[in-house]
Formats: sequence, C-alpha cells, structure tokens
Amino acid sequence: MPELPEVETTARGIRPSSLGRPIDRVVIRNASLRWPVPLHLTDILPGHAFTGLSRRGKYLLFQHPRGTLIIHLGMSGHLRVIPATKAAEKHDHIDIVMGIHCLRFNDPRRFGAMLWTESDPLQHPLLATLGPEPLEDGFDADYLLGRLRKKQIAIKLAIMDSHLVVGVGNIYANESLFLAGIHPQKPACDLTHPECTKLVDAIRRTLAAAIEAGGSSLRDYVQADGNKGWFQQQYRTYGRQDQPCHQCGDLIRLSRMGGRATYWCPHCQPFVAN
DNA sequence: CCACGCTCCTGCGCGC
DNA sequence: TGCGCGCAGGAGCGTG
Repeated sequence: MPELPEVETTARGIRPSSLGRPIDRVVIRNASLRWPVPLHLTDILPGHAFTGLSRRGKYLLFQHPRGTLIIHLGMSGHLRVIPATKAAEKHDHIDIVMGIHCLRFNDPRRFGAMLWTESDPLQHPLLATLGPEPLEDGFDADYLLGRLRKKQIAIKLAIMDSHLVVGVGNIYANESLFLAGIHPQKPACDLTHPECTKLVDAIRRTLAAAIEAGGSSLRDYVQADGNKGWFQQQYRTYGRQDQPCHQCGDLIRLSRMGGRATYWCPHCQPFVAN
C-alpha cells in the first residue's frame, strides 16, 4: 500500500506530466472519500495549471495559483496521468483534465483524501502537527531519544505515529526494526542512544532503498507509470512468518500489535532489557 | 498529555 | 461453484 516511498514514487512519476498544463475541467464522479471532496474544485481549478508538486509525509501538494490541492492516497489510491480519452473504470473517482492529458485518481477502498486550501498548506490542520521527514535533517538520534523518553508504548507503535516521524507505515516499521536489531515490543522509553542511532539509520536506509526501487507493491499497488514496484521481493520480515531469517535461519515470528501484523526474528531482535 | 481501540472501505484468499 | 468470514491498512477521532 502506499507508504512514503510509493507516494514519493508517484510524485516523481507524475510531476513532469501534471505541471504547467492548463486545467480544462474537473470531473468528480464520487466525492465520498475519507472526507467529502470539495465540489467547488470544478470551478476553482480550471483556467490555470498546477505550478508545483511537493510531498509532506504521505500527502501530495499540488500548487495552483488559487491555492493548494492536497491529496492523500490512503491505502489503495493511485494517481496517474493518462490520455483524456481513456474511459473511466471502476473506482476512478476524480479526473483533472488538462488538454489531451488527464490526472486521474482511483481509490477502491476510498481511504484517500482530496482537499483544498487557500492558506499555507503546511499550516493545514492535517499537516501542521506532522513529525519530521525521515530522510531530512530534523530526524536524528537526539530527536528520537527525546521524543521516546516519556513514551511507554512499544517502539513499533511509536515509530508508526506520523506525529513522531512521517512515512513509517506497517511494512517499513517491521523492516526497520529488523535492520536495527530491535524487538518491536520494546518499550519506546527503554531505547538507548546507540539504539536510536541504529533505528534512525535503519528507517532511513529502508525508506531510501524503497524509493530507489520505485516503491513497494502489495497486491493491487501500481506505480504512477503503471509498473509494479519490486521492493517487496526484498522484504526481510514482512509476510515471512515461519520462514527462515535470511541472517540467522531462525523462523520469523508473527504477532499482532495495535491490530497490525508484526513480524520479527527472535534471534536478531532479542527482547532485552537494558 | 497519553494510550488505546474504533472507524472508514473494498477486494482477495481461504475454509467449508 | 458459491458463500461468508477475516484480513489488509493510514490516521483521525473519541474515550478513559
């Protein structure tokens, strides 16, 4: 599902084709996403082109002379630039038509969102309280240690909180903790500075590798250009319960934390108190 | 402030 | 072959 690497991959994939092309019309077939899609987008967007496309966490920000279109792909959303003549298919909820091109939003599960703001998008209530970007300078061992110090919750749940750091969904939380050699159930406040260093490094390497690979793939996820991601073939723990760990041969274990599937290697990620 | 569980939704894989 | 169930999952939101 779209985690940060998928969103970044989408942004890179559609940036060249979605910017600088005057918008002719907006078609909203189904406004019922996570929040209602503002219907007046059909009046506001036409007549101008998107001028920029950036990403904050898993939110895509399309700059427009009149404001900013904020899009979240949820867990099954796709954004693609396709020929405007292509017939709409199931779950094609919104089209933004730009000449012979069309930016099309498809989202079977409708966990996604499309919002509009005419203020600074980074001050939007959904974005203002987000944690630092994992691949930027604000995310380091000192920051992590400071934020974890008072947290009693398990480290896996802590790093999946977008207010602590953005972009670490279930898959990458599992993978990062494996790389860092930290048990997912370890209380967040028990992590040492060296462990925080390892974890920051692991999160960075995991996300960077996934972006490099063009985004992961789970079932129906397809890249902006229609190719499937292949990072999933490199998973070390995710979906590998009862299969041997690539590092030590012990069997990968599966449990549930906060309702999410949690995978770990009992040998490489021992549950040790400090 | 903190921790936790519920909720939105559809498609798929599985067991019977 | 079909049916029903459980699961997948981001993240806001309500509750204690």
